[in-house]
Amino acid sequence: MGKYDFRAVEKKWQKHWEDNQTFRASDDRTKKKFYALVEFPYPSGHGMHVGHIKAYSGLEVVSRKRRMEGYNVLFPIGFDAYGLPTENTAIKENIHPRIVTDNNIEKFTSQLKTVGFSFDWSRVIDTTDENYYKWTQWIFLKMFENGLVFRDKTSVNYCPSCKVVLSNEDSQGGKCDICHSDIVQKTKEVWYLRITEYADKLLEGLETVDYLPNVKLQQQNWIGKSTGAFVNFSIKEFDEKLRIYTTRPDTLWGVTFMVIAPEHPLIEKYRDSIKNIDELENYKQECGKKSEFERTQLVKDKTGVKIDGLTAVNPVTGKEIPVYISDYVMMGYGTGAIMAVPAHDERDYDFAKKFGIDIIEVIKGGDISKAAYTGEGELVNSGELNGITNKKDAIEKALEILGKLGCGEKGVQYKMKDWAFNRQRYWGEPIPIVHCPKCGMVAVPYDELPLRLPEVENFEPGTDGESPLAKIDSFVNCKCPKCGGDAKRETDTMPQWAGSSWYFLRYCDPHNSERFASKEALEYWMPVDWYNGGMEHVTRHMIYSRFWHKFLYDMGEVNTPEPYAKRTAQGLILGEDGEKMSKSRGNVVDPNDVVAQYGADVLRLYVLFMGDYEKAAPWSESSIKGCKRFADRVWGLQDILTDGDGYSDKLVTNFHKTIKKVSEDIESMKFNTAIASLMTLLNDIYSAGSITNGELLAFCTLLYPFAPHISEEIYFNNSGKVLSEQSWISYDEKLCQDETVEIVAQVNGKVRTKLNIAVDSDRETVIEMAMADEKVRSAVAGKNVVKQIYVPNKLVNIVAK
RNA sequence: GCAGAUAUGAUGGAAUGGCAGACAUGGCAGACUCAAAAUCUGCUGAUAGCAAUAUCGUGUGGGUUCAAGUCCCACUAUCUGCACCA
Repeated sequence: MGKYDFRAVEKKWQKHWEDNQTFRASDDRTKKKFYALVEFPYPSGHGMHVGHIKAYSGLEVVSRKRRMEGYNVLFPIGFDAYGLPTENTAIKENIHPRIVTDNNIEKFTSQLKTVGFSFDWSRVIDTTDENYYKWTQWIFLKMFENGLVFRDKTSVNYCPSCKVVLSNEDSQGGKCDICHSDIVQKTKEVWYLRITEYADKLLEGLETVDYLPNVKLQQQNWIGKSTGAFVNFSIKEFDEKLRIYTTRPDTLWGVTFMVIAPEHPLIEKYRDSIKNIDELENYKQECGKKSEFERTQLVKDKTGVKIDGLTAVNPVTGKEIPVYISDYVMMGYGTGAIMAVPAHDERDYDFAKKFGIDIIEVIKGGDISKAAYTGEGELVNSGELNGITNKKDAIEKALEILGKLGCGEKGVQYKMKDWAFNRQRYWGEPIPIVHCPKCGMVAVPYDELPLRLPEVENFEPGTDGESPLAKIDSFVNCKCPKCGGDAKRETDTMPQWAGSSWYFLRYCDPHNSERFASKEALEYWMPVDWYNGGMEHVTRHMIYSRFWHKFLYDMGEVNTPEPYAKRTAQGLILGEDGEKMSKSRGNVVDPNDVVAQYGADVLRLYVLFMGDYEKAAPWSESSIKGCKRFADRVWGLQDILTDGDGYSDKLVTNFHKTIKKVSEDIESMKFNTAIASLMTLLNDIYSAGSITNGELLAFCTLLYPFAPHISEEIYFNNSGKVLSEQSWISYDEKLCQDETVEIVAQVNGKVRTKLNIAVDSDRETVIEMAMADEKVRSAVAGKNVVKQIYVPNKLVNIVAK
């Protein structure tokens, strides 16, 4: 057998798979199905990254195994192609984003095919295709009809560099998700999706799915449900209530001041009666200037201004208390106002110390002269609550009192905010809404979908945060679908996350022109059995798409309450320097180069062998050689081939053990140890000196999910059959055991010798053998044997004193 | 600050409470070669010893156990997420 020509072999089998539609999901809905989903890529101009290869290789292996196990496998791929980088390229190079997108998709497609992924290429999706975004708009209109879409003028996250409004999810850490500039707060009228309406369902649904624990936890934290109470404090000077939210109504007797957010509407409402209104407005301006960074750095250093002219009254004590404004209270959470209990809240404590406000202890257990006490304890100075020691009881009693007084009730709050759902950019789905001076906001009729993007000359957004579409009169000016009068179209587009919020549904029936997917197809394929992707999408795409899916479920459009039955995540591939791969660091590895030099099989093997699939691991140019050697040595097995269909006596146990190990490890995504066990088997075969034809075919089958090209070639050369059409192989538990086993003989937990015994020997025989051993005897000599422990087929431990 | 994860040779990493370091890289020595590369063989945690072997060894300090990398407690470091969320 000559040298392994990976270039020819890989090309040959990729062509075979394509010509034979080997990986096309069948329409035969009587077969058991398996739907494996990977996050479809954003087709950027830089081409694919080795991170993509790792992200797809996991379920690629599982899918190839599932097909051999007789499943009808749906393993689709597509392109999430709307987005700013494409638009920016279009502006910079003066090419239409449609062309940029098409070029990039072509590039990605050829790269994906070069690696030999077993995607069903007949179901490719492009979110910018009008046959696709028609349905994105359709779902949006369904939400609009059902009151989940609204417009609001509020303070929003705005990226001055990208010139767009961003959602909370897109501006985590106060940075723009696209360009990493600092976000500023801006008051603007924007579109929202009422995702908070689904907060409880999104939370409860997590209990029914098999997600990685960390994925669940991050979603729970992001939703951030808290239970507490709303309390109305009256304002002494006016017939007015100041409504606050608290998780600790039991500390109501310890309130010594109130704090409201600088943007709180109460200030505007009573501005004429507030004596220091100028001071308050100056403070508000100062706060607006602070960057997110400054705000977090100055956490301890509380600032604020007392409102001169508004005094609150404690509903349970009747005491008058001062009201402050401070930027440590956010307008976006709760009611934008708090009751401050400095004795038992660190932030309130800092504020009270700085402003010289009273600190009243209502829970015993700490030293409030030194710090706030946030633990539990007996209630004091709290009227009817005095003497209660349990926090839960105290809260209940407090709620009861508030109820009787009619000035408060139980309440729930979420950290998650409604989804800011529009961008002032060109390359996105147009929002299908018409603004009519008579009828207000009117939906574009369903039969007019898709509402196509108009052709424009200039993709630059306006400086005032206006979409490029606003400049196209022929697009903007239209008739109201309701009254027929002159009206104007909405010119904002949807955010990038829109298209990916339902793409897994389209894969089920991608060419349907009547519906986003037929009910029969959805019933058969959904839910996604296994979804793998990156941790960075857990609090964005994963939450968004679960929300859309739950909405469609409530509408009766889909048949499962959750879209994804199982979710796993791969770890990053780091650069050789251990840092995250980035162009600026110059440590990026191009998968094309690796394929050209070593072949697709070696690349696939290496990204899975380099470490735990779920953990980050640095790339190593020298380590990849190990996988290259492995592939060449597998090819070399054909030089030591002997006739015979079955397993040889020498290797039968090794094979059965390896079949078991590889089969199990694939299911638990322990690809690194699965490959290691194949390497061990290969070493054992070379030690044995020969391999039977049957063994060679078995080896190829085990290797196939990881390195399909070389496996197909060797299998075909030695059987005349196509491996991808064969079945997965099974093992016999009995044959995984050697006839004799080496067990360890310990004295007081220290290894003294090793014994070869027959498998499943009985306790007495083994202990007798151990005690007869010279080394054990000398270690035990002069001591009393207190205890003898025997773990079958593992060890003997003699405890002697 | 809160939550979670991680810590093992020179390196990436293995190890249902039961032989720590599988597998691979790198290194050293040898074979082949005029030579190099490739390939093949052997060795490769530390210390002592010619050796058999002994002792030590999984971030630090304690604990549970016949037995701990693994379980419990405290600490340190790193990474990730959230962050003045009332």
